[in-house]
Amino acid sequence: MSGGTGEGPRRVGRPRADQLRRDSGRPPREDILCAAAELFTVRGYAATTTRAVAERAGMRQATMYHYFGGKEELLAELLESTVAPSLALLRRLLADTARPAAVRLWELCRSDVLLLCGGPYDLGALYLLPELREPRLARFRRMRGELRDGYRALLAATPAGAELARERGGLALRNDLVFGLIEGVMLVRRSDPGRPVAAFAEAAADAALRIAGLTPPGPPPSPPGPPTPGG
Amino acid sequence: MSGGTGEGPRRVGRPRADQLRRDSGRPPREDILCAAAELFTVRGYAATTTRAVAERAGMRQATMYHYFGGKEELLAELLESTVAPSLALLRRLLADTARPAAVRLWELCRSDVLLLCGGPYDLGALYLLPELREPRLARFRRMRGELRDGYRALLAATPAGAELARERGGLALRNDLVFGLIEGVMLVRRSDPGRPVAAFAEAAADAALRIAGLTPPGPPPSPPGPPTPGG
DNA sequence: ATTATCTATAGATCTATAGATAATGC
DNA sequence: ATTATCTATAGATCTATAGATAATGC
Repeated sequence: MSGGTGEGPRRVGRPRADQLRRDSGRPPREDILCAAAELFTVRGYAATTTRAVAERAGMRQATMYHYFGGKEELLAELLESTVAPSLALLRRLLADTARPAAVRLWELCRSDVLLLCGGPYDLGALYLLPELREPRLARFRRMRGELRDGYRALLAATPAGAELARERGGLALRNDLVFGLIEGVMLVRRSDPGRPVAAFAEAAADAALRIAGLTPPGPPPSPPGPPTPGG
Repeated sequence: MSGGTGEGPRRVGRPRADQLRRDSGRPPREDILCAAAELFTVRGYAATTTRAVAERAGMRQATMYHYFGGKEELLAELLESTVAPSLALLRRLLADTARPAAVRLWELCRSDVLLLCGGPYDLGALYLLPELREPRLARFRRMRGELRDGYRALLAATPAGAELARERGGLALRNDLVFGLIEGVMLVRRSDPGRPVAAFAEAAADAALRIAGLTPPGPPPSPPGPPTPGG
């Protein structure tokens, strides 16, 4: 029955100084990442101190170094945690040649918008940081490049993409515009954060397809028939 | 003949310590703003120190305070210098009711992209800074809001806009997507900075119109006839 | 006298490390 | 013994001000 309802501090190691803060239930490492996510996205990376991150995670500044080597490591981990699921979905979609490429592109866009704006912390804002060029983030940038290439492959497989490829650089430019809209979706979201995310993600995916020169498919390929009630 | 070819330091005040640096010809105030523009856009605002700005402008850190109250003042001035010409163009376009709204919207988009990416310093990157929420920048945000409203007014006056307005919030959402693409155009530009700006600006304006649900007009409303040579 | 700059610095940070401490585990 | 945390702090900043200095202008 030990380790039950989470009341007594049954943990190894010196207790925390700030006992008022109640246990989040998550391991400290995740607490730190969450704190960093919030502070980096709203205050910006450079403006956030290691002290601010640690205190928000409920520990003293120095304790953070037990888990992470520094701020850069936090940023790298947050960024990679955002691209990784996107890359996973991309690979599935690239293999799924049964469905039209336009539909798959739409789904990728929608999913990415949800990843960037759907969580509690609007991680998409991290994509706008000027610190993205830091050498420590090379791995993230490589992953992001792979994702962009995936967007291009899907775009190229659409009817509009075939047309674009006839002009030198036409496909790459159009794809950068599509990809840029999705990466910068935080800017759109900021202007009215109250909008429901699900509908917003679909609208953004629609917009991406329109940029591409395609007509947006709409979420379920709804069969013709009587209108569903409550729509 | 005094003040001629710019050789001797004929200026009032103590001479600068760093005499190696040759005179830019601009007044020191502008030198500081240029330095700030470069550093803020590439390193980020929070990561740039007053010392870095001053030294790049060819003076010692303390001297900067003779011209500006601090970093925030620099950022505010840079941002406002970017929106101001855009607002001026907007007012002209709103009055120009003879031409179709879609054409005017396209022109506004193209001009904004040039403002944000056309200069030597890619000021568009400043639009992505998380520090935009700082209270000192309230005036800039108000100007930006006015610009966004102008976008919406133009969009509403197009055929697609009339259709969008029939759904609750439809026009605002679509307009935010258009405006967001333009504001975030730096993200697109970053992925291939080598592209010629003029063509890039037109492609971005095209994309904005496609998001809006319109067909891009193309730069000059070219009259029907034989194809122009060298196109 | 006026001006633009300089040097010097107080005060307030912020990062990263060293070493102590207070738990549990065995 | 091991672990997670703490306290304390050295060293390196960074901002903003005070006051000196070296030009031109009158």
